[in-house]
Amino acid sequence: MAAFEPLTPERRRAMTRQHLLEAAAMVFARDGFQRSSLDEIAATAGFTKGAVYSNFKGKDDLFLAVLEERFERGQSAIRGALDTEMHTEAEWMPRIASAIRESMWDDNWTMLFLEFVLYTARNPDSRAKFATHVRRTLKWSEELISQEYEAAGTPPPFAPADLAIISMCMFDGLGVYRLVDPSFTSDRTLRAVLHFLSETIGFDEGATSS
Amino acid sequence: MAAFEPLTPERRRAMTRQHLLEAAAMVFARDGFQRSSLDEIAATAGFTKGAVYSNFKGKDDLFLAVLEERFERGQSAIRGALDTEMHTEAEWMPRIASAIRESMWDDNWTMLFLEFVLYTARNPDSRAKFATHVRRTLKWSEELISQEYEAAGTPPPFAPADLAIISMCMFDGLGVYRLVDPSFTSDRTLRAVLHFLSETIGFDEGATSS
DNA sequence: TAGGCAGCATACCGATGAGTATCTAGGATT
DNA sequence: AATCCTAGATACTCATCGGTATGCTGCCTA
Repeated sequence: MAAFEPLTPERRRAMTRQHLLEAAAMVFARDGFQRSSLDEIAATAGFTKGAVYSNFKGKDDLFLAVLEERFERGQSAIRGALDTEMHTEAEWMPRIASAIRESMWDDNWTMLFLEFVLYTARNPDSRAKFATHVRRTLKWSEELISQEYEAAGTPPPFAPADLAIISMCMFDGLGVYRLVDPSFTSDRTLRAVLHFLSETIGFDEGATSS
Repeated sequence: MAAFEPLTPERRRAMTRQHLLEAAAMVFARDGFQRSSLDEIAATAGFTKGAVYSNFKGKDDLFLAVLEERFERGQSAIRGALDTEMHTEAEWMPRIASAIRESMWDDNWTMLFLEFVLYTARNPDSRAKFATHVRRTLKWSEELISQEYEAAGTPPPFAPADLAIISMCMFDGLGVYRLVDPSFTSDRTLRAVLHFLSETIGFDEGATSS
């Protein structure tokens, strides 16, 4: 638990807030935003509704706080999983594959993500913020692709920005289909998708065509 | 209005049922499943809640009926838009592009689709049926791709089944991103995606490989 | 150590909405 | 024309839940 800090009142408060966020993420994903009750969220965290209203303005505020927190976390998780140098397909394939499975294809995350999408689609006020997060993720993906192109020394046959949105949509889309039936995302399919991407994009210099 | 049929009681009943389904699709997409009230759905259709319970077992049954109806409709819509022979990219590109926009990227449909996904993900009983629908769509897409390969006379570099799920996920994924910000799916991006697919899959016989 | 206050608990209110029970009217049947 | 019957309307119940107002308790300050 890190270097045992003396639990000041501020830290206690931060901890309850964190517990509430954690519980909220669970319950929202499991039951959906509307069906989730603040009582149950609080109880799951080991508190009561008072703790919620002491840390958040209301249900919507809590939901949006979960959104922020999860995006930050996801960002750093993927970043951490991918920032090591990987050159041959045999080298990066298993790493990327498990990163996708663990970070993007976690069912709880996918359901939360869809709840976010639907919520923000219906609440124009918060939609802009969500769009900003997505844009940041896309930008990061785009840069990653550009770097790979530079490393490979080949001219991009497609604009990195397009490839970024293409791959993100593909993985997110597969995550959604996975909710419908996990067998849609078998290992074989995932490897096919990754191979498809790498060959098309052209990272792998010695790729065998066909 | 077809050949003026004399409005038997059965036809009246079928019409109210249809109106209810239509209204339900609208309201469910706009407000979400949980937040939609049967009173408002009935009122939107020009009836009262009594009509709903006379035609459906309850809210869930209505929702699932909407699901069935929309999948049937979507299936035939896409099929109708694509079953004409198209060979050159300049020929099929605009047709496909507008078909995608109108059939798959209709915001109402996307939101309904996501509601379906989340609902069935939480209701294992109905998930199997939903998966069946999705599987049928995938199968249809797979056959379409296989036919194109046969017509082109080239051996598929990727399994048609994989390509089917890849393209479906990509378009659905883009539809989701479109909810977050329509500018993610500009004409330029859509054309890039279609070009990306066609070149990668290899339909276009004279495709320039990288 | 006495007071104050912040964090959370408890108790309550009001609105909402799914489901049900009952009623009614208008077409079908004889 | 008298009757029936069903689609749909109306009226009600009851549980749920977001929000608020208030109460309590333990840690900080003086």
